[in-house]
Amino acid sequence: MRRHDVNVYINHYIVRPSIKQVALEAGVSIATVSRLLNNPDSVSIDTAGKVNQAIEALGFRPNFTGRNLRAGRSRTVGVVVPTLSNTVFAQCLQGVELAARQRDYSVMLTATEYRQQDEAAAVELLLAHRVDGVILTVTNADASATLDVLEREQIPYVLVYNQPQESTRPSVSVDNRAAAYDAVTYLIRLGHQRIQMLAGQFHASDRAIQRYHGYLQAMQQHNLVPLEPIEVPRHTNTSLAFEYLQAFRNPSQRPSALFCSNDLLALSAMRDLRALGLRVPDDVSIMGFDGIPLGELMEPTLSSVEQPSEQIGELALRTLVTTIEEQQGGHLVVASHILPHTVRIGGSVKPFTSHR
Amino acid sequence: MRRHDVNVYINHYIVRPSIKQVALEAGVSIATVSRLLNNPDSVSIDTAGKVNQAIEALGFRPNFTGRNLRAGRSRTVGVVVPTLSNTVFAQCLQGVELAARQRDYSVMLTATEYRQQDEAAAVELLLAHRVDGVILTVTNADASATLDVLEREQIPYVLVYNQPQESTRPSVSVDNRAAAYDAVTYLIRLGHQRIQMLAGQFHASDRAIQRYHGYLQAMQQHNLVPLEPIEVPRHTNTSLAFEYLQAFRNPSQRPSALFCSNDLLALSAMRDLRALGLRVPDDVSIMGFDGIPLGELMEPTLSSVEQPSEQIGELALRTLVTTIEEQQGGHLVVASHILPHTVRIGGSVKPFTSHR
DNA sequence: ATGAAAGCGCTAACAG
DNA sequence: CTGTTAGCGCTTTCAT
Repeated sequence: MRRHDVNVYINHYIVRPSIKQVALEAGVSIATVSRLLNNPDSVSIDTAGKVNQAIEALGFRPNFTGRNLRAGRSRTVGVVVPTLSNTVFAQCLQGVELAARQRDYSVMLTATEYRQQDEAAAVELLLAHRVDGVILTVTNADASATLDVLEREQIPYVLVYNQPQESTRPSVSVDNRAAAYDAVTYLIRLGHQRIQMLAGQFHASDRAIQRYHGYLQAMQQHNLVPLEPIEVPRHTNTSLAFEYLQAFRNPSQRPSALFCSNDLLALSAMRDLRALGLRVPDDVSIMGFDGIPLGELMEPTLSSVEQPSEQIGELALRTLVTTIEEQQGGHLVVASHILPHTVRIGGSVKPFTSHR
Repeated sequence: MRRHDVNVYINHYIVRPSIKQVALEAGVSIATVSRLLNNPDSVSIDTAGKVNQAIEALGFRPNFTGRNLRAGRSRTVGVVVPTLSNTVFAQCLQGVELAARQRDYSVMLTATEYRQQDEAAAVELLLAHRVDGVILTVTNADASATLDVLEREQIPYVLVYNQPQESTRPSVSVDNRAAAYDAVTYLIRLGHQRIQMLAGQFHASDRAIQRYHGYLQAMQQHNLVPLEPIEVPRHTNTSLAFEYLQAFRNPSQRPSALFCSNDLLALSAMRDLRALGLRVPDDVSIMGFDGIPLGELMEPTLSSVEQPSEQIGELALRTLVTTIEEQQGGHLVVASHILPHTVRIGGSVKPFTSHR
């Protein structure tokens, strides 16, 4: 009797067949069905036939909830990103998802909108779902209650973008300080002396702080006077960054180059400088950070520190899965991966010339 | 006895406390613990105290796997996007995640990289996880085996970006045809006559086809000769689009305006035209589709059909949750939501002048 | 090679 | 207000 594509209803509700109905249909025990599912070789060839037929007929699909409950594992990883509006996190997530799927892991996603209190809630949710591990970017990796929870609960996790300084926590990132140092040194080599940093709120991103340190180091090492960084609040979607750049109208108030803590900021700055009647790179050179793909599509192309976002995600997932699966074996290895960055040279930066 | 922050180990393995240990610790039955968790008012004030104390002491966290197995629901929705490299999908996902969290739903994510066979696998995975519903963008909403599976299994789903023509399937999108029509009509009003469409592979996106129909309609209605659309393969990351635009060197071969089926393509085209020595908008006007935020940051700003991606995601989630929760009540309402689009006017388009 | 049975964590009758 | 119990779907001994 062939019942393929025929659903079973009870009181209007569709009944999703379980291993139990399959067993009944095939005339075997549920254990046998389970065996076929998990270790096909352990059942005889003709029972296998019967069971497969029943599975087909009923449209059976294993229920991971039951499996996970039993196994105490979920083959699911949680991901916590600050936002998906910033391409870097989307790219990273893309890398995570791809690598996860290759390994038959699923991905549960949460976003925090850069709110530190939401980090905790996000992780709580993931823990309630019993994810096997978490990939996340936090506000401050060196003082994070959220990470402490993860440690205490001994849930494997890997930080992305965060580069913990004082603590030894598994992470995948570029060397933010060194990358910023390289970018600023590049500007200095081109003759720039008045270089200012434009950043989001420092308290919302430890990476921005590390990049600022790289800026400072480059300036000091070349005997240049660091300028006060410009800190703009988030949700400066419109030209609110505008008000922070007003001073630039006065040439003497204006840096010759602006080092931005991320590309979104860099692009906003370019637009707002333009609105102020200033030209990039002629009046101000712009250096970004992240290396988002779109930076290369514009004119002038954006100079930026390129970090391999998709790779970061992929490596984080691989590291996490390794940790999860070794955890069974006992010994945990904490690995901090620093991936190489590149200073991408684009048209938004030009050598400094005094007679401009 | 206070045991907060003290983990319980058995053979090196951490034991995550269950409702059972909490009950033991508090000296009540597991039912009481469950009640406190789900309906705090139904337990006496002092038992509540004891139980809460036990929960605190043990660091208990409810296990959704058990709960879900029992309930037959997961309070989780699955999302299937073609890719996260395209900002529109990331934005949409952002909208979904935000709205989901507000309603205490979790999000499980999968990507297909525009491979139709991966759509099926993605949905299978989500179904195995017993998600309560699915939000997805498919290659072709009118002939999708994946959607048929969803229908047959009676899993609530909502399409995003897809705008089914022949079938009546729940969806949230703009009116692609009308939007394209509006964009092209705008170009025509500006005096353009040789308008060509630049698209990704049509077979990979029903939206692109609908937009092409809008293009055709606008051209025909204004008695203009439609040009053969240019179809570029995906993963034209570098300047492969280049080869498709070579003909543009010859002014007589060149349209005065290019209507692109998405913004990524539009930006790539702008770059490649530039590389060809052509100026935008002076030599060729460019109209995009999607209205990605970055389009407004560049110079010239990108003219584009703006669709409210984050809203699309949010509304899809809301619709989905409504469906999920009404499903209990029986009657299903299939709703197709068409959200308003806007032709965003930017500097990449200028009126056509013959003496250029 | 197969079956019987226990139990993962939880909720919902049901009984008191 | 609280306890007892069954069972959601599955895997895994332990027998046979």
